[in-house]
Amino acid sequence: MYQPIEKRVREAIAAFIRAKYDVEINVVTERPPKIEMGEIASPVCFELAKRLKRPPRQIAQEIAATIGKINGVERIEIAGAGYLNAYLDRSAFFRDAASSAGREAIRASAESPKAIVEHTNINPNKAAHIGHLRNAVLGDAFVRLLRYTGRRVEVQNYIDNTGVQVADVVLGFVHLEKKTATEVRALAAQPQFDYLCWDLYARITHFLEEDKARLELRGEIIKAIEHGSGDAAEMAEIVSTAIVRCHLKTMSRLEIEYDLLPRESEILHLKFWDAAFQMLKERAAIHKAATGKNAGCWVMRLPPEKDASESDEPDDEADAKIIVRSNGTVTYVGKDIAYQLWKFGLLGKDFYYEPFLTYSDGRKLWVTCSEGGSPDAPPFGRGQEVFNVIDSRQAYPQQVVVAGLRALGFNSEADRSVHFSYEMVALTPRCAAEMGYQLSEEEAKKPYVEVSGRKGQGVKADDLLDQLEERARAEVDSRHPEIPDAERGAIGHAIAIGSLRYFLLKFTRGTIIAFDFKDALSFEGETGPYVQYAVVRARNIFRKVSEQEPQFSLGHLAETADAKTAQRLLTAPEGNDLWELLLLAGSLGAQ
RNA sequence: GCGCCCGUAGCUCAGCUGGAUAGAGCGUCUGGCUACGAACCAGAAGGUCGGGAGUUCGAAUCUCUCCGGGCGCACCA
Repeated sequence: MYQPIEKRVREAIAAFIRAKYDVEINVVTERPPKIEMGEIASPVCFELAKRLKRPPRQIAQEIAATIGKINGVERIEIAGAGYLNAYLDRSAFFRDAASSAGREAIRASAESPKAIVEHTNINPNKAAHIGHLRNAVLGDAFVRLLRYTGRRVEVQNYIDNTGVQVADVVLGFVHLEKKTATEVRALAAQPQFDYLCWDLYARITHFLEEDKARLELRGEIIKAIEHGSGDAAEMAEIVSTAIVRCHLKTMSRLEIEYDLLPRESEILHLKFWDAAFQMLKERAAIHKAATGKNAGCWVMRLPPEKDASESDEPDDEADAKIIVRSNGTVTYVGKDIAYQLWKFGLLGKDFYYEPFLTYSDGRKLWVTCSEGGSPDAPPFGRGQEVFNVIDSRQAYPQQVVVAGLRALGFNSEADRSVHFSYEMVALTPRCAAEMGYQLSEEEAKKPYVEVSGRKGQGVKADDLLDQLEERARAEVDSRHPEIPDAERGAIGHAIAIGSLRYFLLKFTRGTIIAFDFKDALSFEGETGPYVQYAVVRARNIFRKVSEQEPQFSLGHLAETADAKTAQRLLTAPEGNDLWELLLLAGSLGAQ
């Protein structure tokens, strides 16, 4: 509601200035500090004063006096040293806002361009922790915003089921636990298998660090997994799939769903990399280093950031990123380039797909497979824009991926590849101590300590959710003992996830969240439950009105209320509070 | 060494492409539950926006520099 009027004001002022002063100028607008100063303000006359060499206030006076009627704007006044302040027509705004209330969301059409959002991407070898939650909640909130504005969105959750992390847990089962594949299968069917792996992963990490020679054992496991046969390979499949199901269950508690699980194993089996490698070689995007420390590797040079100094040989080598190792194997960045090409439909290859599960709302989640697949699979990939929700530590490899697209000549796709970056979640030393983690003296002095799956150091997602649900449930129980048990549970659950999601979103992406139970578990002040509480109370007011006037609705009110009444209720000074609330509500789209 | 991020009230954080007296929450202090749900509300105290210089009519915001902190810069993923 607000946004279109703001745009009209900007355009009207710009057009007026163009006509009267023959000056092309970018008109900026803002909200004045106080409602008494109007709803839309522009400091454009200050800039104009410079160009015309005349006092800004004088120019503002001329514009305000002669610009004429702007739709939705009641009047324009001058203020301060030369601000133009626009006052909106309050009752007209009310009419429009009330009649469009709740109908701002635009439904995506099947033809609208598709955005691909990749998020969550947790290594399937242990339970999800608070850091993973920030990724998933940020990604899911972004997906919801895109959908709200009418965008078609495909949500992908990439599964790295062949990496060292899974191999390490397999190694743990083989060497520390002496389990067979059959036994692991039985364990994987038990609840909290992800917790079991969490501990085992920490133990095996410690085991490997104690004696570097033990890394050979890991090498054997990796080889066996790659070979695709034997107990180790079977275990890797059992572990990764079971953990993925655990993660999906955790995310379902937060109402986070996905469309597709692309798996690394298929990227390997279907030789995505070979296709990408071919393209990169043909277009000379990468070259084989003949000498130097990278001898024998295929490397990619990042476009030089600096301007002049080019022909520095040593610099060249330092800036080069290894894509294929001298032993012929591809690095994960290489695989990422192939994956990114596939997302844009540029690879010339596709996965096969089969259903993985059906969500309670009927939506289907698909997973990639190497052969066969379901004929009912929707068309995946071929995105118009790609957003990768990945923490800021991966900024460099993400740049390499984009540079790869560019080197292949896919400049517009490179421009539409967005690293949706955010800072990590860390623990305050106090929080780490509360959880019983042993910190080194050095760590204890730091402002925060990193969450580490490797060390088994972190707040597990399900534990946090359990605590939140328990606390919320206790509050509901004490307030509403009369409500049936199941309903109290549902309310407690809604409050818990609202609280968690709000907590993870209230920080800007560039802020490291130093996690603390006190703040995360709070239901007071600037929290999710505050917002929920406000909504519930507001709805109850409308419900009570409806009890007295069954035919009541906002839209109906907007149509029937006479302009005079609305004007009277919304007129300053008594109506300012109500007006500001209405203005805020009407700014939803712009927000 | 190079690159990215951060430094704003006692604490945790917002401050959009530079714009009018720098804002919240928590904590502290004063009030308010037989009124519409007190997970709340009304109010108070609390800030040389890390330091310095520059650009500008105007800087928390842009530039440079210094200080303090974090993260990257693997033939790991």
